[in-house]
Amino acid sequence: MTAEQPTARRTPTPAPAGLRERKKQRTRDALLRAALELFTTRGYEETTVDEIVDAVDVSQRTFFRYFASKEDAAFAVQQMVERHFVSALQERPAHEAPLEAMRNAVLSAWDTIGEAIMEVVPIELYLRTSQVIESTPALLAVHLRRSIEMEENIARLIADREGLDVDADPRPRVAVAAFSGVMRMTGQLWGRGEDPSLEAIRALTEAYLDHLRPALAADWRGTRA
Amino acid sequence: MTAEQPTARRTPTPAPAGLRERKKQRTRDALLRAALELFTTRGYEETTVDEIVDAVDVSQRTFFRYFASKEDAAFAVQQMVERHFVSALQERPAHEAPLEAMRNAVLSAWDTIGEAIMEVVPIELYLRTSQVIESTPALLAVHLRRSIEMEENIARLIADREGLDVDADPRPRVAVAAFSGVMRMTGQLWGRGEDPSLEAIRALTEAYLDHLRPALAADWRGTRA
DNA sequence: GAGGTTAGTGTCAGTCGCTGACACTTGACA
DNA sequence: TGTCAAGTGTCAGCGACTGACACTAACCTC
Repeated sequence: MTAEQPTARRTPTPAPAGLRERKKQRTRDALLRAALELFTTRGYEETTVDEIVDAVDVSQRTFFRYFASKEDAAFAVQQMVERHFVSALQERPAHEAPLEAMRNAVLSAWDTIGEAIMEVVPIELYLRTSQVIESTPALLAVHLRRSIEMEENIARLIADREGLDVDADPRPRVAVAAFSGVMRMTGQLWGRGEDPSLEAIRALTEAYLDHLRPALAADWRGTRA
Repeated sequence: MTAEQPTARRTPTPAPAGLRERKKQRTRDALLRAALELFTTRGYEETTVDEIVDAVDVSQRTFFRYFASKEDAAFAVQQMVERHFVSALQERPAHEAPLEAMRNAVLSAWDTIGEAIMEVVPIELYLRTSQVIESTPALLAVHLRRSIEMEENIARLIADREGLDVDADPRPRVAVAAFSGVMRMTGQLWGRGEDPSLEAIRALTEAYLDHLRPALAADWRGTRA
């Protein structure tokens, strides 16, 4: 192992091979769970890394071997979700139009990610975490930066699919911007809403994405949502 | 003085009254200049607060009495610009349409802010600072959060002007979002461009804002930019 | 199954951002 | 001129994070 992202999980789904690997997974998961649990109860700023490691009974140094920073832990699940989405997008057939491909990718991602998340943390903890992110200035800032980085990546991916140059043709970036605007919105709605289930966010995603194109129409009159 | 923003300048333009006040202004300005100078040469992360205070020959404690954080210093000039814009916007006559008012506010702000900035730092240092902000992840994150906060404030201001409810009517937020998207873009272009003058950014602003409405038209064909 | 290799962990010491408490200095003002 | 208060320095300490190094335990080989 030379230069690996501290946050990277090495085994996407298959059960880890060796005992060593399984132990690593366990400590990482335990740290993550403890961190999110504390963030969502005590608050992010009020939680010290020492409290996290005490709950798991490892040294502080170990925490920073798994997570590049305290912030990094807060975004670990989000990062999983993003990875799922990206690989789902890459697997969409070439004939699908950009928006169609992105839409299908999120929906199929939500279908498969459930178990992947729950292996690590209960989804309800993931929901509470996103609330913490939205309401903690330092985390919100990082979240926004991560979002635009993500947008840029996806725009390039879409441009590749369509054989376009992101810098010459504005359409990939525009389409992705509109799409991820809606995504961000449904994420917020889910966080504020009553239903913490995965079906709920999937349904929200579907419903709001269906409204994207009509909402961009020239004339809103005479039509009903 | 009970609860004042660490970054607030108490005297907008008129020369400070007492000697004490003038001294304060001098140390603050010196700290800010030293900080930005170091950020733009060495880099933000590579600059320690101790290096800044050593350059001005004050204690570290004093730095944190003027600036809430190291980040805060990086955004001090930007904050000045924003304040100028907001008060310019508040002074726009009521009959101007939202976009018109915002447009006129930026342009008049750029006209008056020059001297205000240069009293403190050379504009060219301000330009270099915005490059540092764009290229430093931690600062970019804060910049984005500040931007959406600013958008929200302006949207409320516009809604007030028009006698609307921001939460009921989406138009204020949409208009502001579009406007500040263009603002952010011209800011980046100015930072990357050749001409570090205020006239340059003023002209950029004017030119790109002129394109906002046509760019949103349904049909781009048959017309030339 | 002993023995060497190596990955993962703990310990320690140190840096940097930031804060509260308190004492000192120096403009301000009666 | 003396009093008051604002501004500053000093000090001690917390919390996030890092490098160095020693130790332990899975792993692999013979």
